[in-house]
Amino acid sequence: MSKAAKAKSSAAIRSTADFARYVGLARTTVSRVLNGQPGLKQKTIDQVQRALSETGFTPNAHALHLKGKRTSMVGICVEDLLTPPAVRKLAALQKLLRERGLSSLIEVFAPGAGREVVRHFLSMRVEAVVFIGHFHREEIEARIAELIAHGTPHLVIDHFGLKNAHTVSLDRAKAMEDVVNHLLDFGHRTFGLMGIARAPSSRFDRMTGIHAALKARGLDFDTCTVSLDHLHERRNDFEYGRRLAGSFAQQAHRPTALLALNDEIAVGALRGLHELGLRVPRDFSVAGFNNQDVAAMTSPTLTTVEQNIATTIATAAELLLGQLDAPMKARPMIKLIAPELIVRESTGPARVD
Amino acid sequence: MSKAAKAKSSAAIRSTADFARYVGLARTTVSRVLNGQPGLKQKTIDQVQRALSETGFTPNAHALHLKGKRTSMVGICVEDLLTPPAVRKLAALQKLLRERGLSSLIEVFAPGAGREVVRHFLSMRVEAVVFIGHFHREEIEARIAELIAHGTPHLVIDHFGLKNAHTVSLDRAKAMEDVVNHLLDFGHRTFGLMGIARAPSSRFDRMTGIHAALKARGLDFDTCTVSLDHLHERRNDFEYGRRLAGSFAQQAHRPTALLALNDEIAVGALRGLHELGLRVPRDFSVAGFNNQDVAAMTSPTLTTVEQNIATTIATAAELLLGQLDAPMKARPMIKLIAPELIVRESTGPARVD
DNA sequence: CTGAAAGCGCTTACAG
DNA sequence: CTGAAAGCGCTTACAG
Repeated sequence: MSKAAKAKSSAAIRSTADFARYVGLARTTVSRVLNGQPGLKQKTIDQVQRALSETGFTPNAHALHLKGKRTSMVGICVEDLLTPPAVRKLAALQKLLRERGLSSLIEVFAPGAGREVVRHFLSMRVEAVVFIGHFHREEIEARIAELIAHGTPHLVIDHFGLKNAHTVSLDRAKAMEDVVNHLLDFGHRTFGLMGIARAPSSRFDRMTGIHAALKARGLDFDTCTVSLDHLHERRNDFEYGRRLAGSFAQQAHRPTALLALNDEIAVGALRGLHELGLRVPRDFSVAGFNNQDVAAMTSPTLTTVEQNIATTIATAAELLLGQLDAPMKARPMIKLIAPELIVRESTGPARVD
Repeated sequence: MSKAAKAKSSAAIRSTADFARYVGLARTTVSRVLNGQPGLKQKTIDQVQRALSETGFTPNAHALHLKGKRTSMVGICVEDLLTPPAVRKLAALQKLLRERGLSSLIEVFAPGAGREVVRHFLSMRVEAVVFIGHFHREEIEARIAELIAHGTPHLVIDHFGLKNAHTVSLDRAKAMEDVVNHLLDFGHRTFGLMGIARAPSSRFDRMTGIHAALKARGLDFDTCTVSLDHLHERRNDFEYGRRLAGSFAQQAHRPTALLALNDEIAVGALRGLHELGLRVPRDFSVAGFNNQDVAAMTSPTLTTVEQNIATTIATAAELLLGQLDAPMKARPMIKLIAPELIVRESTGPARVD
């Protein structure tokens, strides 16, 4: 075959059969070179290698899998609204998996679409499924039951308290306990809740921690906390924090400290209070959550909670990889990650009205 | 078979053969029900459906593909350092693709690892490959050449000026022209560059726009711009902006306006200037880029540039989907997206020293 | 209306 | 050292 003819035909090479024909050897031989098996003439190897770089041929991964090769894929479900910490977890997890030779199939787990997502993962024969974030409880529990029935390992990152789920989660109760204790030490006794749901959803969620901290000092939860959830549509972003802070400022008996669900709400609160001519921490103390980079850049800088995402993801990867090798554990594994309070300028002594 | 025996055997069902045996029908028949083909007895259909929900069986997607079904997968390469705008583009693109029945295989295109990533995509027989961000020029051009040779459609989002690449990109030159004109109108004549490389890399990058705006008023670029890139390691984050602003403030002939590569640097600059007791925009005007949510929450709020990500991604999806249907276009398609200047409080009249 | 056979792109015994 | 045949899990002509 002339060089030109070869170059021309290379575009049509889609299978080892085509490729073997191009090289002029049997498929078996080509396959052996591709898989680096021993006992081949050097000349044969060179021949195949050259053809490989000439054509850029890549064996079909789907056919390889059919012949028994592992798919080396992990399915990752993320929440519909991708928050910055969720993105960091996703990126960190994918990096760790990639280092172990696993690639990630990432899908958004939108409410109601969970079944389809997991079935897609199963049809792709992923080796495990990871959920990152908080989901509709019943839906995700049904998915996990499905995965267990299939014998496909799973792991939940963040959403704590799901039935039969292997879980890695920040100890959010401990985090809020630390935040509230820090503020109690400053003399605060009334706390405005910003974006934090009043009903505790699990043994380690934020509300549990707030309760515990207050109770330990003999304080009554209902007396000490204020919620204005009814005033604004809950959006958990900067603008929501800005508006909500304004509403807290206009209360007759306004709290002295504001506890925000995340840094966005807290930074929005700083802005909202600033617009009203109020000073932080003189008039209000404000605490955020997640320790995003912006928290060190606001004026005043923001007291917040570090999630230790690297630890979370390292733990998650370990649990996940352990499941791939070993037979499935019947008992769900639960790991809590310790948070870290980062004290900055936005919290200080309670004002005396 | 007893119900118990059935339940027990369902765990081992991995193929249509197993499943057909479980139902008690031929594989052909089962396949027909699974694919909703006409001409089947209702009783047969019901039988299969029931078994389907009993076992949760999912056909192997890899085998389906081997039989000629499209993979319906798109490979997406993102930059190593995932910036917030890149995340938004990624999420928006995945959403649009999913609505069209396409799933996304996402990989980080780390320097030096590009070849491996693209080969993985090709082995998975993705229908197209998308690159989001800015990459090492030679490496990505080699990958694009490889994709073209394979007849696999591609699209580059952001990185402008790559050889033979179908590209959708913000018109960054126009964006900076708008920013500089806005500041020139305020009387500014000296501009500090924060994270913006001095050497223009393409016909539509930022430096080109800065040049154009100055030239249109008969101003000399070298006289009007100051770069302190040598003083700090370039990190493009908040802290980098904070330090760099401090350095600009301490210059003998300090500029009156600061142009930042992104909002992080700009917000960091606001903080850095605040720490030195300088006021914005009285002492310095500061302009960001990307219009992230935080830009409306700083004090002062930040003048910046909106990327119109929704338009970018809608355009990208259109170009991409067009390539899937039609035969490959020889001429690269280039689309520029118009930016939008968002004027807020951080820019104002130039101080007079 | 249902089933046995061929074939997609690979690899791995098994022959030569 | 190299090649022809079987088989992974599916679907689609082709028979019955």
